[in-house]
Amino acid sequence: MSDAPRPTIADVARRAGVSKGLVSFALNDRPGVSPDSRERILEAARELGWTPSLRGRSLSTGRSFACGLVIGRSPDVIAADPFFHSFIAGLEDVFSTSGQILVLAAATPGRHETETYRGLASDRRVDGFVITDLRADDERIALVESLRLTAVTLGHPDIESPFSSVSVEDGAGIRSAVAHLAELGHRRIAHVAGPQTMLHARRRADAFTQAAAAASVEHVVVTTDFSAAEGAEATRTLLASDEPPTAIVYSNDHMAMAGLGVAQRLGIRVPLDLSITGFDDTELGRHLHPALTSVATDAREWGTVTARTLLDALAGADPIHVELSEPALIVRESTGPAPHPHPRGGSRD
Amino acid sequence: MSDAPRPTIADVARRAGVSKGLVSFALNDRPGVSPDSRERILEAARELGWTPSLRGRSLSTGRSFACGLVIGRSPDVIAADPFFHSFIAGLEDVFSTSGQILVLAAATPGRHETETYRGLASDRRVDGFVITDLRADDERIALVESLRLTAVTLGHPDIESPFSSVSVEDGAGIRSAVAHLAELGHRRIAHVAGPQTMLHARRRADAFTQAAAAASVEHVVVTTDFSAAEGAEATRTLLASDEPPTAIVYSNDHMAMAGLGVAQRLGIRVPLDLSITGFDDTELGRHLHPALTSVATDAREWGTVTARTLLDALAGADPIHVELSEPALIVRESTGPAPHPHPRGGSRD
DNA sequence: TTGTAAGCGTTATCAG
DNA sequence: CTGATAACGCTTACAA
Repeated sequence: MSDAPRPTIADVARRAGVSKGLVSFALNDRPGVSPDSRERILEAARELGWTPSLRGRSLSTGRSFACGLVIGRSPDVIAADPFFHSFIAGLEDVFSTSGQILVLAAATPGRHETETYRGLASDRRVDGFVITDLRADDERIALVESLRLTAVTLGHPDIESPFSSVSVEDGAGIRSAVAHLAELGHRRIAHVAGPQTMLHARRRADAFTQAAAAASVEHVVVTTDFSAAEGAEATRTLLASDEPPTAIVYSNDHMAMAGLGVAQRLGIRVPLDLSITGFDDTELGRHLHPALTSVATDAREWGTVTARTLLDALAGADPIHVELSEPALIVRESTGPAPHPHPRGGSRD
Repeated sequence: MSDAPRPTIADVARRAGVSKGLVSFALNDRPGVSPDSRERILEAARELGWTPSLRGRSLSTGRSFACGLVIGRSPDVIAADPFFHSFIAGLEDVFSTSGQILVLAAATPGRHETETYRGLASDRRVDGFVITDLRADDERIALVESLRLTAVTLGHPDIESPFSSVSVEDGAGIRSAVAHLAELGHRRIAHVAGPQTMLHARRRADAFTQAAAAASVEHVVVTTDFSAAEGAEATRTLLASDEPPTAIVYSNDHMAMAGLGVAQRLGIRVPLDLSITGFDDTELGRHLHPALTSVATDAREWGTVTARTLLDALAGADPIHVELSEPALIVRESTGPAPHPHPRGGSRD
């Protein structure tokens, strides 16, 4: 209850009968401390309940013991994305046991993404960054490099990068979805893609196009901003076309669920008249009717591996490129055999 | 490109021909600096591109210029909750323009919630906390107090608290939902509630019970953990009962959407046979079929007000209790007139 | 193996 | 109004 000032390294040194310097050495277990002294020092520290001051340490070492995650997407779009929470939990799994903390910054109306990076760096608030939602020709890589900090990117950049990366081959997930649908007899499949400025959205779209072409299936790609609203809109457009697809591969679960709503509204039965697949395998998707067939990635593992990789980079390790296990297609109820061609359209040409 | 060390306050002082102390005074615009000197000092700082070192400042003032948000819920439950992203965006709206940062910590399998608070505090990594998901008899209040830090709670605690709070009267939202349903002729309404250890979940449940009783409507409450899975399970139980409700008020949108899935699966038409309401007004709910009637709160505004309140508290303001504007019921398609009593059940007693 | 002393970049104190 | 000087709590040469 008393406002006793916390003990400092000097208190420990005095109590152990050694110098401050030696306490520091003992603490960071560096060579050159006799077992005897080390024991006495640790003992004294324990008795005093001393923990080294991060601030003192920070000032003298020039490190922050913190990593930054800047969220650039608009909060309205991101609010719906369950990926982040699981990913962040994964980061924390590692950071929390390594004395690191996670600084979360969001670009706001009054502050652009790059300013956010600059601010965190110029205040020396972080030692490194996690770069998510990699974009084509992503300026953040050169930015972080110029800031003399390190980073780990989620996915391989499409440009030269000095940083480690941790990737998931989500193209494989899309390919399984297309293969699954082709096997069910679908000959006209659409893809509702995310923004093509985002590398992973583009990679999924490319994988879709290639897989569909390889399976000799007619295909279309519609681009969206990943939101439920645009997912719904894209679905309406597709279903209203002259030759509507019999299956739609969505680039995330939210758009797939919104698409399901659109289909139901039009009286189109899923999966009888239309098959749909999602991406992310969200909990909610499993409880809709029909339950959503979706590509499952392990966001939490992605987080732990990313954190470890960043810590290694901070410790001076050479850049590495980690490839996580391939995402798996979880088949549920929203995909089924292609409908017979008779009932709808098609007699026009 | 050269590794020039960044300028320090001493450099600025030298260049301006004054002492370090005066530079500090000028910077923090404190009285006792002649306009002339101040101008010279700011000029010198600008020329040198000097920014005060947060670390030096931190060591000397004992402040961190950071606030912490500890997430205690399991990531699997929270991953689905869109509230957090919008709320965090709101916090950032304010923090980003106040030189504060947000430290996000998650309780992990290896580290309990209280240890997380303790760790952040003992490392002096934050000056204050945002306490979310307030629980009955919440230990975190005494904890933060004993840590000699400040905090802002989301909602009023049910115990004595020295901290400011920012609340939304979500009971009002639930009451509108019940009133809306009663007006539509529903005489048997259920509530799928969140964990009753969480104050806001309990408040919603209480509001439900009172409103239903006041409207002389039969009512039941089923408790869940807020997840889609338990929301679905609760719905199955309710619909399988001898006297199933004709309307269900869910404590969040995710459970409502899962409940909708369950109803559809059972061939129960919404809103013809069953009306449902959600809470949060998520984007996705708007795109389902039927579009979800839901209670809308402004999470982002909650964030900005919370951040401002916390900043005030850090500046030494007396605790205040802010009440945000009442949430509004957004009526969409998932609620409709109560079904006629004939078709289902009811002829048994 | 250990002690000494000089930083790290602020803010605070207190005579001028 | 000014300007030394001393904290703040640590790390790290350099000496001993």
